[in-house]
Amino acid sequence: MPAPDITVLEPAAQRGHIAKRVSILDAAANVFCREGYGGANIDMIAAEAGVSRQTVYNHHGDKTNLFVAVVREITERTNAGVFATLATFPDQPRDLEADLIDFAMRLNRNCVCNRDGKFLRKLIQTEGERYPELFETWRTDGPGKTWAALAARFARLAHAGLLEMDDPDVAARQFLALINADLQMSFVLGITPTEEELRTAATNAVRTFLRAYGKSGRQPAENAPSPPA
Amino acid sequence: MPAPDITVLEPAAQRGHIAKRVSILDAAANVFCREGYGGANIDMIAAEAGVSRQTVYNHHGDKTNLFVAVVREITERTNAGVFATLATFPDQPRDLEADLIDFAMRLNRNCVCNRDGKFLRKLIQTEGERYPELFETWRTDGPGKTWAALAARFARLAHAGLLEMDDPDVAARQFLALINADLQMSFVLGITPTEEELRTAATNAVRTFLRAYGKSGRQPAENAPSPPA
DNA sequence: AGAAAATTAGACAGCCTTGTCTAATTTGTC
DNA sequence: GACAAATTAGACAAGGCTGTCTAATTTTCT
Repeated sequence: MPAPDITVLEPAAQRGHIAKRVSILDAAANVFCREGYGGANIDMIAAEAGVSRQTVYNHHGDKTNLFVAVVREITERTNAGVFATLATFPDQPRDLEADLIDFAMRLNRNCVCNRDGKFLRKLIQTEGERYPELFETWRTDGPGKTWAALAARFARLAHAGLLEMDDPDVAARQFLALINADLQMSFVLGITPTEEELRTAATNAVRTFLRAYGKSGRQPAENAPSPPA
Repeated sequence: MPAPDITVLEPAAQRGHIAKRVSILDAAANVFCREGYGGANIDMIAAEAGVSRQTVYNHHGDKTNLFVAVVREITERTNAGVFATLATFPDQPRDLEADLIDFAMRLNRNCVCNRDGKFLRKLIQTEGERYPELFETWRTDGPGKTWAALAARFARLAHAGLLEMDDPDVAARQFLALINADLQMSFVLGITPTEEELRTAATNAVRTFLRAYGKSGRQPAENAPSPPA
């Protein structure tokens, strides 16, 4: 009874109810992610949620339903996170390189390297072909719009004379590919990169990106004792 | 007593025997790739191999064994393929851009977009954490050596004055990341890219790579009506 | 306190899968 | 053709998982 409000809007005994609901969803996400759909079983999920098996069925019907609910939730949360991060893009950069590096770090840290990112990578890889409709909203609302939005930001920077590029869509995809280049091995091993690895990866990526698309002539090469100008 | 050989080198009635063996391995690879380890069952594999279930057990013992055999075979084949392709790197390029584009296409076509590449991506994603030792030989003999070998080639080109880079290892990883940038969506959807998509992806990647690392000043931008020199 | 709703443990049937076994059949060699 | 090995279909037990059901218990609201 944490909130004995007077004009109760909430149905009734739903405080602990929804607590259990999210607990189940959360546990299910972990187990599905760890074991895959086929390898996951309801008892594991119930145990990890601290709930009886029957309660799982009460809340979500059957296994397929539960899986769909998990995918939907994580998809929505991930897409929201991506766009929140996209909103921090340096539209009016003070130091373009530094600002892009920070942006790249935020993108990797908040959207790619967290639990949800890992889950989606894995699930889409394993079940994406079998249940394409399941991930359709992810596909259209996620990468599709992400690329377009990022491309628009780059186009604006180019229009402002800070970048020079032919096709902003290609540049956006390449930016995303570059910021993950150094993290591939971590992804494969399931390791969460340290903050330092994140910074190194972002720095390498942005330097190369700016060497290719920066306006101010070729950068003097990352940290090398390059020839004088 | 499987070999009552006199002077026989080949065990005996092994002609059709080994035929079935590879047939089983091949079918198992397909089924494991499609269904994952947990979702695959021996009957599917036997049916797809055109063989009775018992024969599968005769050849490979149990399911785990079969899986290990499949992973080992595909790992070896893939690593061999990667190094064969790596051997076609343009060490003495006539037209650096064109030659790198062709090389990138070969890499993608022969190592990344084929069935084995797809299988490994999927399997490593799903089972890599659970059975790390299974993919250890892949990890050490595959990406580890690939990156080093590619980095060495780039370093040689840089030494020859054709490229300008600070860290060849970073450049190698970025090259591999870039040539896949445009294919991410196909990977997710499980689609095999067309030859034309392959060429576009390789062209975009190599042009950006050379804008960043090419020696001959900044390239005039992909296919844009850029300002005159 | 008392009533209504939610939760729990446990049992249960039905289904699928693995791995073994057997008896009949095919294949390949001498 | 005869013999040995491999293969086959089918049955089979053991075990796991899903989803349902029930009766007892706890939680929550009035």
